Order: sequence, then C-alpha cells, then structure tokens
Amino acid sequence: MRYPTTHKQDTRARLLKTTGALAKRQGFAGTGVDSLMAAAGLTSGAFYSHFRSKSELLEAIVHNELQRSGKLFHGKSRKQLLRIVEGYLSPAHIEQPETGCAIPALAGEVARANDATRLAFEQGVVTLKDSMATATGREAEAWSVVAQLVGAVALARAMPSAEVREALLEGVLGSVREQLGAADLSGEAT
Amino acid sequence: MRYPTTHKQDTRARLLKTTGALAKRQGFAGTGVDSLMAAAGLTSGAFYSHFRSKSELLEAIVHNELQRSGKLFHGKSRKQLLRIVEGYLSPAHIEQPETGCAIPALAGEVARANDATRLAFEQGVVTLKDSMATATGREAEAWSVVAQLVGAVALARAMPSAEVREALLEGVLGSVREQLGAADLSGEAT
DNA sequence: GTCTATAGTAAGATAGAC
DNA sequence: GTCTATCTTACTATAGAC
Repeated sequence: MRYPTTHKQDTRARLLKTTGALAKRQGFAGTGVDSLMAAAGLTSGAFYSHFRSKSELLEAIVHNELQRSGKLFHGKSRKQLLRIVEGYLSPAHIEQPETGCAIPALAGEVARANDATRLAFEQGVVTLKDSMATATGREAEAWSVVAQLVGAVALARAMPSAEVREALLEGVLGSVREQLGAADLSGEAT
Repeated sequence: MRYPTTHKQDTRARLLKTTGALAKRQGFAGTGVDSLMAAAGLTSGAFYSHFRSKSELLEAIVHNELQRSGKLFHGKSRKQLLRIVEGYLSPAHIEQPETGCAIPALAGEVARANDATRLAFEQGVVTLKDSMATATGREAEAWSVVAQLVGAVALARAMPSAEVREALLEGVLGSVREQLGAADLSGEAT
C-alpha cells in the first residue's frame, strides 16, 4: 500500500510539533524515543525513517521551535512587543512550557548539544534580540531584555512558591517596560 | 576495620563537591550514579550509604551549591557586588560551569524535581535577590538583575559564537551596572 | 563504609515482515 | 512508512562479602 507523497513531510511536521512539546515539558534527555513517538501515535521503529538519531531530532526541534518564536516577535511595533512580553512573563507561560517558548525550556540541554543544534539556537536568539532592538534602540539594551525574559521564565519554573514567582515576574516586567520605552507610548501608532 | 567517626560526613562533603561539579557540567539527569561516584573515586555500590536515591542527591547538591552561592553575595557592598557580577558575566564563567554558579546550570532540571529540591533552590535564589536589593534599593530591580544574570549565562552557554556571546555579556553587564548604581561609586567606602 | 556482582528496567538503535 | 521483535548498552537500586 502506497502512501501519498506528502505523507512523510506531514508526519515529520506532526512529529516536530508533538516531540517539541514533550521536550519542552519533560526535558529532551529525560524523554525516550518510545515516549516521543507514542505522543504522535507511532512506535519507536518508525522514528528512524524520519531522523537518523535522537540528537538529529533535537536539532530539528530547536530549528522548528526557534523559527516559530522568531516569527512571533519579528516586525512588531513597540506596543505589540510589550503585549507579547506581558504574555511571556505571565503565570500561564510559566505553567505551560509545552506550548511556550523553547529558549528557556531547552537552553540547558542545547548547551551540551552538537554545533548544528547550538547554531540553530543562536540564530533564533539573535533574531529575537534584533526584534527587541527595534524598540530599545540600543543593541546592548535589547540583549538585556532578552536575558531578563529567559532568566525570569527559567527561574520561575524552578521555584515552588507562587508569591515569589509573581514578585519575580512583576519586577522583571517593570524593568523591561522601561527598557522598551513604555513611557512614551501614548501618541504612537499601533 | 573501623573508620573514624568523621569519615562518613567527610565523604559526603566530598561527594557533594564532586557530584555537584559533574552535574553542573554534564547535567544531572545525563550523568549516571556510576560516573558520579567514580568522580569521587568510589563505586556505585557505596552511593546508597550516603543517599537514599539519586533524586535525594540532587536535593543535597542544590542545597549545598546554593548555600555556597548565597554566601558569596551576602553582605557585600555595592562595589564588591559589581566585581562579583563582572566575574559572573565573564567568558571564564561561561566556559567553566563546573566551578560556577549552580542556578543557571541546574534551573532546567530543578524545574522538574521534587518539592524539597525546588524549595532549596528558591531559598537560594531569594537570598541572592536580597543581597542584590542592598545595592539596587528597590526589590523589583533586584529581581531584574538576578533574572538578567541567570538568563545571560544560560543563553551564552548555549550559543557557539564567541562574538555573539560577548555582545550578550557586555550588553547585560552595562545594564546591570546602571541598576547597581555604578555611576555614584566614586566617593563610596569599599 | 566500600567493594563486586547482579537484578530489573529502560534506553538508543537495527532487522525484517507487511 | 510503520509495525513487532530484538540487540546492546546503560541506568537505578539491592545483596552479600570484606
């Protein structure tokens, strides 16, 4: 029985989505090929028709996820960026890593991954920084904002107390608001 | 043959040091009990005389490491904090996670650990934030500084290009300098 | 307290049927 | 392209000798 020619790329796209979500929630190293494939309704035997190894999957996930994140921030106005940042620093984003940004969720594992994976990660992060720079003006300040966002989410997810988490998120949000120039938004277009 | 009564606690201290270093470099989940014990010159059989499980070890490592970090920042003057921050954001710290701060190195794994581990982590982070608050004045700004430090190190370790890493570290350092009030350090004691 | 040996499980990856 | 079955290796954890 033949499969339609689009079947493989469709399956690959589905795999990237489901395995990306699992990796962001449970960690990539901590999730076996078996579980990764089961999440997409397949068995581990089929895995190697799509990826040569598990580390190649991580590379594909990072590429896919950071491209998605990049598009979310790209070309946005100062006002729109502020909205996105508010969502980024929200309790909902802390509690749902599987649908959230891959950068804080996977940074630790990417640091120990191969060059191709780290390069894909870097390109995504730089794109994000560039988007931020359209609002901050200065490059240096854009890096400061990106580091704050990533650090805040990574920290908040590791801390059990809701009060502490909220103090952290609120503090960082206030600081980022200033850096994005929220003060002079009143008479600005979209 | 009897061991001196201090032997067990000495060994435990040594274990916390060596396994902490390994966990910070290779990741905790990615390092087997065998390797962890071998790093201290012991075999895996002896592990369970010191810890009831591997997750109990993580808890002990986090407790030990964050207490160490806490002491490094505690009671320091604005000027001293600035020095420490410069080291924190240095290429040396990025390249040597095993001797560095456990917070960016282990945050991802702690986020998926048990409550006791996450609580120990949180207490360490709050202590660090409190130390920062002596220099920033405002609590919110102290959180901003802590998030920036952690985010910058986590990101830098995952990015392969030295140029990009340095732009990130420099940008964040400049921002943190301002928040720590580096401008008015001229006529200040120690 | 530490060793060797091992139980039991789960991992990454491959082979061959359909 | 996906399945089941399996190889090999590594893991956490335990048992018993010293």
